[in-house]
Amino acid sequence: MTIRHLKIFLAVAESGKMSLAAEQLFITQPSVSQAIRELEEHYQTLLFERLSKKLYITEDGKKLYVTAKQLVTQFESLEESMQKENRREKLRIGGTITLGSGILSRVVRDLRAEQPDLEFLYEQYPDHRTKTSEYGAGCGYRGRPCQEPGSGIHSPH
Amino acid sequence: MTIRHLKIFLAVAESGKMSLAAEQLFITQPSVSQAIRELEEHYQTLLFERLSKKLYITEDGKKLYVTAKQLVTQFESLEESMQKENRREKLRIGGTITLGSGILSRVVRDLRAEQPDLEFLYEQYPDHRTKTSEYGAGCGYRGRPCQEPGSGIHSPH
DNA sequence: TAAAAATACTCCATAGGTATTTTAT
DNA sequence: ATAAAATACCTATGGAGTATTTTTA
Repeated sequence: MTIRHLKIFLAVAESGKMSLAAEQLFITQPSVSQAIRELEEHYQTLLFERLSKKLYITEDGKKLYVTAKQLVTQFESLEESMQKENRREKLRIGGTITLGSGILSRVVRDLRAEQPDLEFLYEQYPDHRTKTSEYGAGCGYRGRPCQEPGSGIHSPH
Repeated sequence: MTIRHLKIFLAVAESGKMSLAAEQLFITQPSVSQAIRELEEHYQTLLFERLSKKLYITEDGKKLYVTAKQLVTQFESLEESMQKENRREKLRIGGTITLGSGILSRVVRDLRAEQPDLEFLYEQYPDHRTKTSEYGAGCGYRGRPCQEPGSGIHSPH
């Protein structure tokens, strides 16, 4: 069992719907459905009663909820406390050349306007390689310096 | 980041060696090495100083240690508290026909002698399918009853 | 050299996706 | 007819492996 399962479980327990939980977590409903099933199989118990279209949390579900909530909260505060000031979150986003020049460039322009001190790194890969671009301080590979200009397309600044 | 990473980190921090931690966790040294690297990349920090052949935990490492220890302990007590009396742990073990009849059968015989109330389920799969046998109460698939005799080989019981 | 860690790959399990079916109102 | 969940199936990422190289006492 993983924290991922517990996070999904919490979202379902709190929203009362798998589909809504999926939406909140930016994953699909079948993924949520499967995660809940895995939890139920792992603990060999029923966490929700499926009556009509609604989910009703069971006693075992409630029992899981209280500890899972603590755990996930604590986990997130760990992540928080390990953050450094100089840390940047990374968003890697990619697409075909067509998409990249036609659509993404506009999205990036708007994002740049909204968050002026974001750092950008553009990369292009030949033919069908689909490695995506990487935004943020972590350019380069595994802490090595960014590649030389010329081997990729870099944003000004 | 996952609990798995934290567990590996704890084992390394406590043993002072990745190779020893690997041994304790029944995984290989490169897996441990990679997990630690992933942690360091994720938190953008150095968790251990690598001087000579020894590892020395850093300040950030110590900081991570105390919270990770709590988290993992709490996680394990969650698993514990959700256990039911009727739960069986499952051990799935498999091999080629040769291995299965030549070696495994002896191992199973000894195990049976040692733990008389274990339940067994044998399965055979044709040709190259490598799905493994499943031991424990969870025979059948996803809580459905065990398959009919004849569709697999069942132990006398 | 020897022992530990890092690196380079390979393989498979699984997280996640899309498409569809089931179920209950 | 609709909305939610379950199921089936596919793909890609990542966890774990083996083999090898690097590093330093």
